[in-house]
Amino acid sequence: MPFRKALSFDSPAPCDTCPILEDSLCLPLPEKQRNGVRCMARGRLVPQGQPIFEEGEEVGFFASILTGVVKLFRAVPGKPAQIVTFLYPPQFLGYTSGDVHRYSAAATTEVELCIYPRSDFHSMLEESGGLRRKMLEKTDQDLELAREWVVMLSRKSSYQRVAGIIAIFAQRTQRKAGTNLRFFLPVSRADLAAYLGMTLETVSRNITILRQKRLIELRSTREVVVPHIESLLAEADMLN
Amino acid sequence: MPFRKALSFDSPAPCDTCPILEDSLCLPLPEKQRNGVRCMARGRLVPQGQPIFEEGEEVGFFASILTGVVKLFRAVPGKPAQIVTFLYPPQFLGYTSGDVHRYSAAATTEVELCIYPRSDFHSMLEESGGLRRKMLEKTDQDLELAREWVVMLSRKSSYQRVAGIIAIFAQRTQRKAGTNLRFFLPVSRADLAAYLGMTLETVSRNITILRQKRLIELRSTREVVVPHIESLLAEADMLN
DNA sequence: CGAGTTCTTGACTCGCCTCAATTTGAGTGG
DNA sequence: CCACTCAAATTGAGGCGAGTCAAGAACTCG
Repeated sequence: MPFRKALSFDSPAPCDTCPILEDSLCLPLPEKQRNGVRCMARGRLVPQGQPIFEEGEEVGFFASILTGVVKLFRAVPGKPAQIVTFLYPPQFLGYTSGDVHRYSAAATTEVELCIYPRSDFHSMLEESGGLRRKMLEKTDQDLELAREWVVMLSRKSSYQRVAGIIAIFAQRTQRKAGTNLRFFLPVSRADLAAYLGMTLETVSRNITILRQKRLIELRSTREVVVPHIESLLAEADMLN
Repeated sequence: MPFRKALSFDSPAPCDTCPILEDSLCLPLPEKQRNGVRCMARGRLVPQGQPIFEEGEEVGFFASILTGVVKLFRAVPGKPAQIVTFLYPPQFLGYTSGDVHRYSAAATTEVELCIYPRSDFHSMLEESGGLRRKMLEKTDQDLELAREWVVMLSRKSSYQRVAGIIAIFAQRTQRKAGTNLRFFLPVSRADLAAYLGMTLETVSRNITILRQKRLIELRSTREVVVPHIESLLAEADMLN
């Protein structure tokens, strides 16, 4: 796969092996336009930790996430940055109606992107009603998530938030249905703290408590086993 | 105005006197479809405090807000509800891609709505690309607001949040540009607290502090004068 | 003018942050 | 493979901001 090797330069979009085809932006397009997208799209591999775009920067491109996890965050003067969301495949990255990015984005794991130059994407959006429908759907989901997070941040204790985020990651990385999930945390404690709106120390303490209560096990600092996801969700008051 | 008198029953949409025409959903529609909307839309007057729809309820209609202020909130077991956003004209209310409302909505002031039955609106959305563009734009704005609020809630002190929300209300209700804004708070202290994610007492205390610092004046509990909006914004760390 | 609601103020408590010290883990070179 | 180094994570002690509980003041409406 030549795509995998291209670290600094973009390659042709890897449409033949697209990992998110079922839920991609391309699928709703008619054949002709899909080929148009194929032409304008580029593949890009972003190493772990690397920035993708910065808050305040002019919007140059949008992107679909093919693999990996991206964090979207806002710097806050005098305080640690606030992570606003973690984005997984097949989510869309960087869309704004404005000209300027309101948040910074960076790769928390190695990330594969499918890049669309801004102007190309906008004219595509003008032409295709199906694309617009898809974008509306995705934006609506993001809105729902952001509002969930507002509730999470202001009405839950630090313990509940930590329990909750681990349960969320567990479910997202879930291989098969059923209990006893084992997965790899794609983010550091510092990133968890920045997402949960608390300090790294408090995250750590609560993880310890969860471990003592046997609600989670740690194989290593990043490798988590959740013996019973419902218990964990209950702890976070997230059943229903 | 017959519309104003209709409290319990819906009236024909008051399109001739539509207060939000410039930024309405109707404007982007071609003449023919606009008449279609006229047919399906109904006016509704909701008294202060009345619910508009409830979380968990099946989505029956969407609505544009013509006048007044609506709160969108989520009940949290064992705690006060969390208000997720306040909606002003010409914002759109209740849109979800799902079948069920995820939040409750209620009128914080008397509210005039323009109601669209769900199925009619959906088929309209299928037909009109312009409408879809408008909806995408609005949803994107809402997303932006929700994410702003995530940052507000998790990175600002209670004092900053109170200063910030008053500044926001001041700017929104602003008659004319310039300093020395005077306006009417459209919400109770309890609603402020539910929005800011804190207690009513803490809201009150911080208002007192702002008053002592001469950053605001209270003519009555709900009538606020902001002598110098920039100072207030600075206090909330919201300049730039 | 009273009765109920809404708002303010006070005293006390507790959860989370701060600062600081270890401990663990990952990467490097001998 | 092990010692060394640096970053990441855990653990501890102490302080402060915001919550809780409770009283009193100020509005609103009949």
